[in-house]
Amino acid sequence: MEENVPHKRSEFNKGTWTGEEDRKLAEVIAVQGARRWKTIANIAGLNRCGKSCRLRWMNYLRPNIKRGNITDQEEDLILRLHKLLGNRWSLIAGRLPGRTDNEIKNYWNSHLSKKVNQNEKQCGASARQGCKAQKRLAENAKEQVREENTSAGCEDSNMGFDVDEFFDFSNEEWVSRFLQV
DNA sequence: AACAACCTCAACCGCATCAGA
DNA sequence: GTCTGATGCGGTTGAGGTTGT
Repeated sequence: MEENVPHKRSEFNKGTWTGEEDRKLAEVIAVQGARRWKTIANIAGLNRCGKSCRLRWMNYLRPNIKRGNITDQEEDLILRLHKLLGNRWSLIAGRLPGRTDNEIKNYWNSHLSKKVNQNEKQCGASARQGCKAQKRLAENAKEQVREENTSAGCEDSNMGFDVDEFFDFSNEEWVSRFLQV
């Protein structure tokens, strides 16, 4: 049907990965490491773009990936983090070992967004404003930390610190307190 | 049993940022 | 300082599965 249409887009395979493709990709990454995805795709003989290979590895083939069965604790943490950070899926995923940003994003869109919408309807407009204010507050706080970090970091390396470390949610009490503000 | 409507999630796309030449 | 390719991120799509009628 489309054989005579020389679309640049049809250059690569698309769609679901086969077991064979997964195996080839994992083999090459074991040797080359998870970088230079274009090269990896070539070496593996996969007719896939580098992006596609990276995504496949990050979301499925990487070791220590947890799949399915998001626990109540994880769900609660996602809700809290989302309240705090918004749609920063990679940041949220970073706080949930073994979970990927894509999985969390999907879980949010299919499960949690509905829950949140229902809750918001119950809480009413005032609560919504509160949520927005919290989000703004968090964004401002983080931005401020970043700015301070950059400017201070230039002059005094002791002052420099990782923003992600600063926002370490492993201490849930901190998050609770922050959300109460 | 057949079909439609809905849901889930793997994968793609476009854009922004980073890093090296 | 600029260019270019690589990487990362979030939004979106669509195929396949499930549920309802």
